[in-house]
Amino acid sequence: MTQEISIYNTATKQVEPFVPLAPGVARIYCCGPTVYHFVHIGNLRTFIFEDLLRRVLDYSGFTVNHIVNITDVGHLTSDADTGEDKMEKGAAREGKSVWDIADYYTQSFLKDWERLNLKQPSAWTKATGHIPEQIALVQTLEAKGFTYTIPDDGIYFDTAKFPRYADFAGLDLKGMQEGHRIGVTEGKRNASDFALWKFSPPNEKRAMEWESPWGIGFPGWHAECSAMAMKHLGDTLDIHCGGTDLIRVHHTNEIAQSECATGKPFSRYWMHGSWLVEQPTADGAGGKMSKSSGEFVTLDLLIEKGYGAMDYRFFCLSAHYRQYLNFSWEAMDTARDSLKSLRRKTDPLIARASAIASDNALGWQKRFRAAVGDDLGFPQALAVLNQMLKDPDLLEGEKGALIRDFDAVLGLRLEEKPERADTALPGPLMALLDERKQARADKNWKRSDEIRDLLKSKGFGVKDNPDGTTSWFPV
RNA sequence: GGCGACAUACCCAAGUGGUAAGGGAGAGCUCUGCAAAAGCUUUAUUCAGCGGUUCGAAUCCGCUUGUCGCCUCCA
Repeated sequence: MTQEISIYNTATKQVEPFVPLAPGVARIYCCGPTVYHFVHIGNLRTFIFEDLLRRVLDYSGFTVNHIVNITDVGHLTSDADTGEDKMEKGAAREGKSVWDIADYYTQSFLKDWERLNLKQPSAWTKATGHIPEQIALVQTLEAKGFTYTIPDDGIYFDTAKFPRYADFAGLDLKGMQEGHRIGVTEGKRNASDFALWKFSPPNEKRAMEWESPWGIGFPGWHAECSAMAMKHLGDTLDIHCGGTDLIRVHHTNEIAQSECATGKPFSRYWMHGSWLVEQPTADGAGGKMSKSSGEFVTLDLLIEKGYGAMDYRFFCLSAHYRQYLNFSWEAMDTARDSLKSLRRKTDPLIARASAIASDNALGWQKRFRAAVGDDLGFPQALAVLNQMLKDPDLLEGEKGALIRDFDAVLGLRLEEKPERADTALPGPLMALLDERKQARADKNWKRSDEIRDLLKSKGFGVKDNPDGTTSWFPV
């Protein structure tokens, strides 16, 4: 039994009810990272959006088949005409092999995935693990006459043979041709044509290259996603996700090659997450956070600065996935404080969780479901949570149960105890705490306050509870 | 050059035709030896600007300004 949800479909530019090909089953494919460097928190925002989609589908009763790919084959860099690709560039930068680079950054990525409480997909797929499938796709296209060869370059897809090519992204092909295209490839019939298979340069040994019917080479930019998605999910997927930048080129090309190969629609729905952006500053920095342009913020950096992975997840939850989200340290502080404050309210309630039984509680659940089911309305869902917590007519046990229910989708790990050192303070400091306790008993406020200041300078805050006990916390 | 998005309080950010959600921060009060924490209360006659449509607009239309994105690897 599934609950109806609506999602925005890039293909139709409107929010529509989600109706999968097979009732009750959602097959989704998400474009993952190219593992030539660390992923940054902007990339992570998209993965969080996809996780939210995944969780809403789970929560709504769908059986979800979720594939995420890892691109471990280099795509050419835009400004390099030497055949150097991103993976090789990364390898050169760090003096390692491309395979080591791929492995290292894949592990790093998976660690971030885990820390952000992103659900494991049904399967991870790697581009290098699907070379035969990609070759087969190109062969099919070749047999159907959609390709042509540029000598010493590669096999190209002729976009003129797919009349609907420009429809998906609403492209103005003429305008594009007159525009600022960079590095136009000699021999292409149309500016929008793209490589399906690239030949290795004759006198050069590439770090990653494979045998193919066309000789030694490597797959083109877009082949992997079509090949892997169709292998694992069938010719027609339910939802295909990615960042908005993928719409124009990557997804447009995926549609062209997939639909020409199978003659069937490639994906019923397309969803795209918007950017995490940085506000322009006086020194000119700002705009889209970009992996290829150098400086970027990683999850590790956030953690180094004292934020938790859940703080970042909460930050992303506070904005709708199709809106730009402005990143700033002040905004991170807000997110961290908000989550902390939320947990203060939810912790004691979760401990007393009973069941969702009353009409009132059911009503709150319904409101929450409606919010997340309406194109992932998480900012509203968070508002529902906060309002629910303030409802004086709701039993605490039910509040606890609702929090658990909501967090199955929010994924904020509200049920888990925050990791903190509840053990004793370092010996000498513990003695000071005891001394302060005595001082307070003696109403020696001066000494008591001195000790409090001293502990604070050592990094420990102290608070006296109404019941006479004293607790401490790191500051 | 082409195409497109966005502009809501101190900050983050919902709302997209019916009279401004929610959070954080701030302020006041309660509590407290004092703090801290917590609880309560409070914070936009107004949605970049100017016109228009309408009984009614932040929401629709037009123009202006500003910011950003895609067109080239990109989440």
